[in-house]
Amino acid sequence: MQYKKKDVNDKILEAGKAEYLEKGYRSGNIATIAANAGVPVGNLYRYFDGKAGLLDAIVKPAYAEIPNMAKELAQIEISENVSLRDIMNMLATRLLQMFDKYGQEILILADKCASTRYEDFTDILVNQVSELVGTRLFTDPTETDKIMSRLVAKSFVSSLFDILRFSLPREKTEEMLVRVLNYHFLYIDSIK
Amino acid sequence: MQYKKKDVNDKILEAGKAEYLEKGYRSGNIATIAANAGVPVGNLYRYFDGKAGLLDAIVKPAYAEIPNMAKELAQIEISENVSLRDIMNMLATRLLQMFDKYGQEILILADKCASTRYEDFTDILVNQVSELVGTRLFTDPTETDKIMSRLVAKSFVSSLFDILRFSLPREKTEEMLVRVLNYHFLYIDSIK
Amino acid sequence: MQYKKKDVNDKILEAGKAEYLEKGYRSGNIATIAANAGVPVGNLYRYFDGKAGLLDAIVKPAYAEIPNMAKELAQIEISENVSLRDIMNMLATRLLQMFDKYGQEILILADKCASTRYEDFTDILVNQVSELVGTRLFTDPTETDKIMSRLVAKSFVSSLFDILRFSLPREKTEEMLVRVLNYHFLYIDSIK
Amino acid sequence: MQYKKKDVNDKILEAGKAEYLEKGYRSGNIATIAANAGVPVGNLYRYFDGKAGLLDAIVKPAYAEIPNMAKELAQIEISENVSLRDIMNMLATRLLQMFDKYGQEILILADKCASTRYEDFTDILVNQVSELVGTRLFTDPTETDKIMSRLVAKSFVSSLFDILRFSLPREKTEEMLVRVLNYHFLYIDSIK
DNA sequence: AATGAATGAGCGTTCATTCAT
DNA sequence: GATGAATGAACGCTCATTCAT
Repeated sequence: MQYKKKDVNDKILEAGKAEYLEKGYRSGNIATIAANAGVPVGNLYRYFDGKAGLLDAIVKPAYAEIPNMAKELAQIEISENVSLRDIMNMLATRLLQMFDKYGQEILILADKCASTRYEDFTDILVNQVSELVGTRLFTDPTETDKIMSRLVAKSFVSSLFDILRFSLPREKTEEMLVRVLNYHFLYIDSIK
Repeated sequence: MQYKKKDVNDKILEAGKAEYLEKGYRSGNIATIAANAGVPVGNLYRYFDGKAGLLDAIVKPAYAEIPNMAKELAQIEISENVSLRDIMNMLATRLLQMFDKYGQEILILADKCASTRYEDFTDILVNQVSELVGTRLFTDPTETDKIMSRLVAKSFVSSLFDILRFSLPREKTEEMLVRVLNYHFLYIDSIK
Repeated sequence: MQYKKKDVNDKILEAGKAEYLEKGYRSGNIATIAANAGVPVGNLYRYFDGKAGLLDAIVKPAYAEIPNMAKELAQIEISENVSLRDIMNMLATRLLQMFDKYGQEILILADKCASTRYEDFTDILVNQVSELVGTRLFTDPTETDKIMSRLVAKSFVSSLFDILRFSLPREKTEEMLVRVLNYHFLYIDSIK
Repeated sequence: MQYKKKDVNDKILEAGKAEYLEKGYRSGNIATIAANAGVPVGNLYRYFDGKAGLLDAIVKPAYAEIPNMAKELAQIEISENVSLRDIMNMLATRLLQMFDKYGQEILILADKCASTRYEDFTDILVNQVSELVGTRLFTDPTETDKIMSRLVAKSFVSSLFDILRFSLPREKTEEMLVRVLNYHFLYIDSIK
């Protein structure tokens, strides 16, 4: 027999994801998670290192992918003759891969991690996209130009999260992705 | 002298808004609010019905405007020869008026009311805008068309909230509004 | 009215001293302390910073006197023509002053502070006395000489604590002190 | 094969002794004991009746020797022409035998059994020695005489425990014993 | 009416003990 | 008989709310 039973581990993980997704980290209740996992509180602590440790177990792998994505984006950025929409397409495709692996986890990271070390997740993502957008659109951006870049980035990233929230089948998700890319970046030059 | 002093009432309201805006309803602290208002906790309870009652007092008026806006939007919707961008312009202008009156309140309603009866505020707003967008763009919408309408609506509404968050001077806010309207709706037909 | 009522403060302090003295810090129970003080748990936390903070409030002042005593002892040590018994007499007199102020507190420090930052109290005291004894008795101490110095120091210090435990009236305590000093140091040369 | 294996039994006993000696009964951890014994927790409960039962198994034999020692001491006491130092020498020799058999156990009994039924061990020992000392030194003891007898007894007994704590080789332990006996009882008459 | 001390339910966590395999 | 996962009572602590003054 294994030292830790995988199904118990998974049940807690699932219950934790559900709870954090519904209530957020701070308002999430460990007793509720344990109850929904069909496990007594004490046992949950054999599998995870408390409330924070359970969050770690849930979102850390997804959060850890950010630096990798950043590196990839930085490399794409170099070649000048790639359109913003193309870059965003690559970013979106990259995110789609993450979605397959970390769907719920990303949604928790998106806006359920207030007052944790993960609370900057969306900000970091938006910052990177915003940087990309700003550099491509404006050579000498005004204050409102900068804000505009941020709004576009935020809108785009939020839309990606929203697609995820619908839990569509793979091909519909891809279709949505294309439409969202077109919506946000096909006529992006018009915001100048 | 009245039984309840207006300035005390207002100080609590201000401190409450600041606290709920910064920490969110759930994580907001009544003692902190009272302290920042320069009022003893006990007295706060004389002016407002506890943590939930204070939230009511802060956001209810803004929340109550939704049905009014809905009515107005419904009336605009009737005349066919108005473009989506124009409708959204009217909506945005209407929201701008609300912003003048209820800036902070709307930001609290936007995403600081998790696990309260106001948590559906953004959803309701997005639903109405989504309805408008969907009706205008699609005559016989598919599933992804509907989702697309929602995403557009969500993006737009979120962008409006974001503009608000920057607390820009009036004329810059109006400039941003125009740019955001153009960004979201000038080429909206392309998403079909 | 004061912000913190002194009698409540004192009741908690007394209940805390009694509990820590009886059960030790680790086994002492906050709910019991609160109950014995006639105060609800929550209120205890308005007066003291939790279990550890209450211990601090109880023993810190007494613990803080150690460096002062060390300095005084160091000064006495200089003059060669003072007998060990005389030095110990001064030490004991100094301790007697502390006893008047911090009777129970010293008994808590003596052996009820395991796994706290105060757990070295007796050790520090014994070390200082041991150093004094060792220097005076042996010029080139063997291993057993060193151990002997420690045993004498430990015995003496423990005896002082024991006197304290009897809670005798002042003059009897002083009598005991003289007898204990004679017992431990009058024929101390015989241990060489 | 027996139902209970002696080596398993012994390993738990050893781990238990080490844990209780290091942390004390209350703070000692059953899981740690089981882990250090290389035995699953569940099995520990087959060999011993829980935390308290394990303590019983460890210290009961040593604790049970007290009445025997008391009887022996009572017999020695009768003959008038034996000096206190000689009696104590016998006592110490007797204790040394116990040390050989129950070294660690006695150290656990000495001051690691707070809030157990064994917490009076040192007290009982000190009482008996104190009785002996008091009877020999004082014919009509005052209150302070009695206390003095107790302090001497406590000092002596504690010193014996301390010698034990150093875990010296046998001959050094014996040397320490002689020195401690001289220190405590050679000039004991002077305390009158 | 104003004050802030009092209140206690509820939280996250630990760990001696039990029990299914 | 052996195993270690399961169990849940109890702990220290927080904080929205109440209440005596």
